[in-house]
Amino acid sequence: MTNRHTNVTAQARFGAEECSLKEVLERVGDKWSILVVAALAREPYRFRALQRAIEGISQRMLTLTLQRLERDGLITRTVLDMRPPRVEYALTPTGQSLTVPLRSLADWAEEHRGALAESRALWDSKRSGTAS
Amino acid sequence: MTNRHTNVTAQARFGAEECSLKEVLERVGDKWSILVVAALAREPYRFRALQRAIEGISQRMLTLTLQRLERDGLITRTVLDMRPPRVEYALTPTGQSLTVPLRSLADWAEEHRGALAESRALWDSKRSGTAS
DNA sequence: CAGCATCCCGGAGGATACTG
DNA sequence: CAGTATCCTCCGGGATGCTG
Repeated sequence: MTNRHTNVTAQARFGAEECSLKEVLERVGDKWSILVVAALAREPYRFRALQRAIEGISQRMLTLTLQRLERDGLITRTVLDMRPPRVEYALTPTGQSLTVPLRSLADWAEEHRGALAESRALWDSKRSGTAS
Repeated sequence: MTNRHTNVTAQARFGAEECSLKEVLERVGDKWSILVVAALAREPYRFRALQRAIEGISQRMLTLTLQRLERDGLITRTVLDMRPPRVEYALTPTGQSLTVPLRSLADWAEEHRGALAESRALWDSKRSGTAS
């Protein structure tokens, strides 16, 4: 376990975490999970409301995503028995804590979306202008 | 544009960003992209070295991922012409900036991986113990 | 409303072989 | 070494229909 490169600067220092990062990404790293957590970060939602809030998610994917998140202890599922039946989903403390790094990601996204689009456009134009 | 719920606390405030978040997630939100960026956050890598560093990535996916990241202006591709040929990949400033939110995500992953596994195990055991 | 079961398709992504 | 091209598989995920 001798570290191979000592030029580890402040912003770097990914390393051993990388594997756990990979691990966790395979669980909550998909688009729908993140969007569900982001939605629930605002307020608890019922099933249908959540589906409407998320825009583009299918009923199937919402069900699956919610089940996984509940399984991972990130959200709670509460059945209010009444007619018609209502089920509320909310973040657990762990789920709450995830919203913090998610926020920085969202901020980054907000800040750099323009740059990405620009770079992409540039790259694409270079591509088509291959000749001459 | 009257906001529907005024109980917006500090940690919440996802909202309009959500769409840009979704957008960006579709670009750099996949496992391989994140792992590549994390790797390059340590130091520049050559193609093969990167493939060895990442563990589990196929040659094809590495190529594709690198191309997309370059297209999005997150990494640079530098061809050193020598024999045998060497190509170095490194983060651009924008790419560097992504490592910041990535770090908080990695930290979160590190901190909560145990909790996730635990919750999952619990949930699973409940499942098998459906009866009684 | 909340949710499961089915069918089905497109594309993500691995394995392999070839090139400069 | 650093890729490109091809083939093939698997499963993410949409559409639809049925239950409680």
